[in-house]
Amino acid sequence: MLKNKKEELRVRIAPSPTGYLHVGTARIALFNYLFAKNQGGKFILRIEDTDLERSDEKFTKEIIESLHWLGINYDEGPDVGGDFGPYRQSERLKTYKKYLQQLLDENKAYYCFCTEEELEVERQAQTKRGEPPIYSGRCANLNAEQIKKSHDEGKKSIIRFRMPNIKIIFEDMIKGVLEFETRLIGDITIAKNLETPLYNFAVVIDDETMKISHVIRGEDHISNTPKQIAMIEALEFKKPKYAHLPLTLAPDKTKLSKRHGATAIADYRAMGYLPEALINFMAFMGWNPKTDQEFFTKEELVKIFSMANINKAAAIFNIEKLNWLNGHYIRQMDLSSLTEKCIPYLENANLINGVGAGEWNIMKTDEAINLDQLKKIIALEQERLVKLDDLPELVSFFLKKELTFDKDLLLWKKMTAAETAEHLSEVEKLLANIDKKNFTKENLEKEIKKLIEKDKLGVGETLWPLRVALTGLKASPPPFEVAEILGKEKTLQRILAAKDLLA
RNA sequence: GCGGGUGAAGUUCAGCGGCAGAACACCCCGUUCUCAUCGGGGAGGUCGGAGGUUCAAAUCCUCUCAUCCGCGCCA
Repeated sequence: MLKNKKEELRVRIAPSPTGYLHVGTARIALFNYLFAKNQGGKFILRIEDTDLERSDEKFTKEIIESLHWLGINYDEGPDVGGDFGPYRQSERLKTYKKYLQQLLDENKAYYCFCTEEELEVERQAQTKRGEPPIYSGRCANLNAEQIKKSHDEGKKSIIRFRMPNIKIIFEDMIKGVLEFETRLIGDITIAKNLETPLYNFAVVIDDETMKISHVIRGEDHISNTPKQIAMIEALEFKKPKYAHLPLTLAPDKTKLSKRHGATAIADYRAMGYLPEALINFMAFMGWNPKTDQEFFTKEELVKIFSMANINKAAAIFNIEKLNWLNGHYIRQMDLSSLTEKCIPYLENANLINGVGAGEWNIMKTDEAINLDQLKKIIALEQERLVKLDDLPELVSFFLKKELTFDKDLLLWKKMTAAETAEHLSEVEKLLANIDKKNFTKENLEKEIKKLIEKDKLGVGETLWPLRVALTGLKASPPPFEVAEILGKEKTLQRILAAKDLLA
């Protein structure tokens, strides 16, 4: 059994904790996850925190939290452990040191004493001459004595990989066969010193020692791949398969960055986008099932995902489509779950505050409101909700003592203030005679429409002012439903207030 | 500049030698209170451009243009 054991499929996502989990990174994570789960492999989270200055543990925590929230679960990672840890680069320094020393001993890497200023001058000169900016190799052939002397003098050094002059060809699962000439790359830096590896080197060591079989990452890494392959060959490691995914871009076709608005998964979470919507949306950027199906759960995606269906062109982040998907998932939720998710948004907007189990206080009116009443309000807005943080604005009219709006808003088309007030009076008289227990939307609609018919009041001429009187809004749910939730007393109060405004 | 990637409705993408399609967004209708939902319909394309192969090209070939990414002691 052992001799024929099939090599395990292992993929990884390797974010650096220098910021929040970016939607682009999350999408790469999703594709890794879907591929691994579809193939029965393992998905690993590795934190690339070799840059101590920019890395921050709080971002590691945030990345982990966002991944969990999205439901992109990994089999191995810093917080869940695994057989190939540790999963933070900052904790793997011994391993890097060992291979760094090996490269140095084999003369496949060397110490370089050029200063950053010197290198900058060199690069500028090369660019000016129309040459690619490549390290000159000035320190490539120092002898042991010279190196020792420079070190003794306390000269700052860096370790460079001696790039062999070869052609590197590899097959990318998405882009096809890619070819690079290493002479256009030069001797790249791989570590600041034995204890401080740099990205391209650390990746190679980690992917090997973590037995990564497929490297699935953004296409911005394509030009790093030949560098990494050169090192893999120098160290006689096993070469993984590569898949470079198209990037996700902002509407102006440049990299998605802060100036385009929200970029972090945490931002979308805060705005009230649901993980299901985000997963569905991200999956469709650069991939599609080749059917007309638009909605997919994570489980369905795992089942149907295939690398062959990945698009080659970059995808533009289309917030309109995300909004549509999010609205769809909100509409699909059962009312209890939706209400539970909505309450924090109402609390954060200072509309209500919790005063005990299932009880809240309406902050502006100092009245009590319970879970059932909140559910009714949310039910009314469910089909109108695009994202959860839209809710406070949509429902605040329920949770206020008095509405403030321009009196002209009460006037339907060419109606005068006097006519409008008269219509409101008619409705008021009718409602005053309806029992509290009959104050239901069905009955109210029946009675009010009967009144409109009988007195020839006009539908728009009556319902528009009524609805504005109750909500103060030019767009809202119908007046009957609002009136039922408001209750008889408040409904009458608001009609009176509207009449006062018109007087 | 050098290297690499990519070009199909505004956007996300099917189509890969045989009549250019779907979804989102937009407009109209069902729907005379507004919004929304749901259903139906419409508008929107020289398939980046030019040449070639072919009875036939979005599709195959050549060139060209545009655009993005990379060229750090960042990842």
